[in-house]
Amino acid sequence: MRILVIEDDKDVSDYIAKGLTEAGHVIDQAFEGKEGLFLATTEQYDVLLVDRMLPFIDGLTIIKTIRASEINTPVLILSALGDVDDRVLGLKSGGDDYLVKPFAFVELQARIDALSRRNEKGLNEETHLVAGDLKLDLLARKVSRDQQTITLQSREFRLLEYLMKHKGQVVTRTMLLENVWDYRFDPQTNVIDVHISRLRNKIDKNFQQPLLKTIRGSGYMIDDEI
Amino acid sequence: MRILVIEDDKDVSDYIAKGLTEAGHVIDQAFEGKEGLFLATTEQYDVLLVDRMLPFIDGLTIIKTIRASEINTPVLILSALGDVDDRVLGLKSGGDDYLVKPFAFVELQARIDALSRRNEKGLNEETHLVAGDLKLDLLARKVSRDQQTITLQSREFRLLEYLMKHKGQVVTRTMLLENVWDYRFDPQTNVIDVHISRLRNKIDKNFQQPLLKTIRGSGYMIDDEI
DNA sequence: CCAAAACATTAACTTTTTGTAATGAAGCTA
DNA sequence: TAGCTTCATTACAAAAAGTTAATGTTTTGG
Repeated sequence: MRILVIEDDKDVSDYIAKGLTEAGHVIDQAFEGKEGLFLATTEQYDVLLVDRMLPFIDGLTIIKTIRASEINTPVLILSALGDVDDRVLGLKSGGDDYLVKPFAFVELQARIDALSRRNEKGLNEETHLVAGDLKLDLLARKVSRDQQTITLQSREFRLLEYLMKHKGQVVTRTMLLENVWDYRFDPQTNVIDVHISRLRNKIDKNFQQPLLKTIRGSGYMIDDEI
Repeated sequence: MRILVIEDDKDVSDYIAKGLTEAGHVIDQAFEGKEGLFLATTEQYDVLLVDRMLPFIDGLTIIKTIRASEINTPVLILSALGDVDDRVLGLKSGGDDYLVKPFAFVELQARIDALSRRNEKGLNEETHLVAGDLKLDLLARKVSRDQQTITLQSREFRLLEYLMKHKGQVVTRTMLLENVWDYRFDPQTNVIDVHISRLRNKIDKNFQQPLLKTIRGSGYMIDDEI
């Protein structure tokens, strides 16, 4: 499990990181708010552990911000402030659980497990596809890259959808003809090439990193690795 | 929100029920384990509040049992046992959160909100709309009535989607212009009439019961009642 | 029961989307 | 590096979808 720890007290953070690493998780650490917010929005985590009081941006603001950008990763708030009002405020800001410092490590672990267990259930039915900063909402039929909305034609959308569902795998022309065009034969034309070109124009042009790659001799691939 | 409270102390149970009812929720109460388990497995709830120590079947056993039968309703454990070990055991048994008695009512409310908020994301995102034997799959963009597949154009699909999302309610022309055509003005034409006509041809013609009804003077309505 | 209003249908027209074919660029192999 | 193959781009043509407008039908109130 990938976990991000946003905590400014290095001793506490390292203690948590050490314990969770031993429990088999992969831990990223951020020691102040800005870095934490950056990591939380750009990387994919299963759980976020957020300290309330942080330099630059406080914990609750981080939570509100990531929730506003539709990131629903479960958040466990860690805090020395243990009053009822503090806990309620934390939960209302979008936190999923609240653990008061000092805490027992076993409880932290149990709460992390409870949070991630819950998260699995919901996300199963994939309605959003993501590759890098390119996002595809299957329900709303909307595509965006780096905040910008992109409008695709329906065939372009189906093409991209298929490629995204096979992210990181080569997709052959035959696969595309069968699954996007419903052809069971080779139309002897360059339909695919044309649509790939149009798609590139919309999703890759004007952007730094190209996501739609050509695999010479095989086909195409959507890939967010470099 | 529908909430089940499984708690043997009638005073505590009533206190919770009263408060949550005032907050606009619908509450069922069970005063011992067997009844609680029965209700939890046969009815649909958004959240379960479970006391740990109950007559006949204890709280943790209830949780384990419902989890085993693949009921993933979020569970908030209420208990007088507040040791770390007790809390950890509760969470490990399948609880999603643990609140130690006595507790502040605002905190109970905040934790219930946090739990249900999480649950909503995954499950409530409706991907299928149904009216009578007419089915609409938002993800696959497919429409069928009584086994038969129906192909709709994209505007027809959006029109039907909007009508289905407001099943049983009158949808005015203005609503359709704004939400299906994105017009903020009256185009002074009969675009809507034409598309309604085409839609009827596809979804109602050849079928016994008409689903798309005209509400003279107001608009249209998808309605599966007779 | 008649006429006005509201709605339905049809066909022609416009725009958008998709596909074809020609041309050009980039890789690969000998 | 020449020549072949594979892929990319462009302009154009065809098809599909969406819109308008004219005409027909139903409903409702006097």
